[in-house]
Amino acid sequence: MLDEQLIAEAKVPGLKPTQQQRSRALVVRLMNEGLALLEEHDFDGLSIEALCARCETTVGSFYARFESKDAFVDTLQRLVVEDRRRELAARYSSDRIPRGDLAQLLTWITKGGVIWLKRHHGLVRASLRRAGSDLGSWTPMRELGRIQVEYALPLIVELLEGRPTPDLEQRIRFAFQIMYGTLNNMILIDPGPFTLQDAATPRLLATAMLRLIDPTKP
Amino acid sequence: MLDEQLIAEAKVPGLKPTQQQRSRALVVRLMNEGLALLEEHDFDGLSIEALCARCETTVGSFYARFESKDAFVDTLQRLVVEDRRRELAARYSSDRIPRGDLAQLLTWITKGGVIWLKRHHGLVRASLRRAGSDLGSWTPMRELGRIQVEYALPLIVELLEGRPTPDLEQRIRFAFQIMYGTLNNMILIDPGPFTLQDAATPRLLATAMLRLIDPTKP
DNA sequence: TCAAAACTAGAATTATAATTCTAGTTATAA
DNA sequence: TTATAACTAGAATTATAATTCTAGTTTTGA
Repeated sequence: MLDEQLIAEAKVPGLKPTQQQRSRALVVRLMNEGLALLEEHDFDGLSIEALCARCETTVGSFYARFESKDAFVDTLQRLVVEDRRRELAARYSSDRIPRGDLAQLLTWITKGGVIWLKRHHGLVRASLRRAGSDLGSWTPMRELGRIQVEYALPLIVELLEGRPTPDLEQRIRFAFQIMYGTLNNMILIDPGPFTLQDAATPRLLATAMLRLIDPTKP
Repeated sequence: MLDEQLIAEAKVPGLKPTQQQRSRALVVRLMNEGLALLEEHDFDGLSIEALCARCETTVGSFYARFESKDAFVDTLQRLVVEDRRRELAARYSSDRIPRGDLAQLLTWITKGGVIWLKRHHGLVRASLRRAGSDLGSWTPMRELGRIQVEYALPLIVELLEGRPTPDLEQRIRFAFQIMYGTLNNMILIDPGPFTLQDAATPRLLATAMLRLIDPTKP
């Protein structure tokens, strides 16, 4: 659920500034209903008329706030990304990071990723699709991936105790690339045999990552 | 390059039967130029007018052959899939399959996959995007994945010599899911750090798969 | 209280491309 | 050779949704 505060703080271009409470409330409704609609339709299928109907408003009001449909979805993406950015910051500075062993740390990471993706299934899928034509539109999501790797990489290296060789770092980065790839693919085409819903998914992903990073582990 | 013979053999619904040589030649041109155009544009961006201009024909002729733009891309996909199906059949019945050890076999698989994907980059990306809205449109590609796993799985099990446990099979299938996911993600958003062009990509993928399947290997 | 600014409503407009239609042109086969 | 079917050309049509526009309505601040 995106709220007024987040929207105010993450000032996004393409969202025209509001002066009155009623329009701030409208933006909140549009954002959340937009997110909901993206669970069913993708970017093209998301109709502004339909969105406005669900928000009990009209296209006139919509365009009083947003440049365009593109700007609307960009805004949505920016907010969700900003939300996740904060979540990651909190997560990686909490004292609940499993520092016991690498297997636990990686399972914690994959589980967290799966949970977030399930929550934002619709928007992520729409972003993936849009990325096919407009590569730039994936940039904020890519950034999110980068951030998580920056947080996790030192933790992983530390757990391994060995010297951080370029080769190790390469394997760690590729492990994350595998994780994101596998999860994105589930979101987009759900190829099976494992889905985002399967409890085995984060476990298997963590295992694959663990063994790629540290071959000595079972 | 798709040729007349393949088109004749893989009879596709949505492609109206041809009676004359000139229209068979036209279909060949449309298919190959379509494939070329999909390297630059995706499904929506592919304009029928533009395609016809490149083929030195007109939309009238196009619609004499194809139901619709959808049918056109479906046909393209069917042909490429049929082509790959044959390629896989040949590949897996050749005597050049590396049967020495699992690492070699997996590298052979990942390299083959990367080469094919590079060749059909455009169509695969378009199919991935289309899949976001119409899940059915990925079905033929999914089938290709299934086929490859059916071919490879027994070979892998054989190399491991142990009893084929359900757990082993699960890990093998997940290894392939990882491979397809990582590669599809490269095609769609090219997240880095590794790309389809990097020589390290098939190698790292094979390593990840190997270690997931057989933890005793380095 | 009241004028100006901000906002909302929703019909009308616009843009874009796919698709259709009809009049020619070319190939086929009796 | 010629009637017919197959095909091609490309202008006109259609469909769909985003976007604009203008006339009300509500909020704000003096």
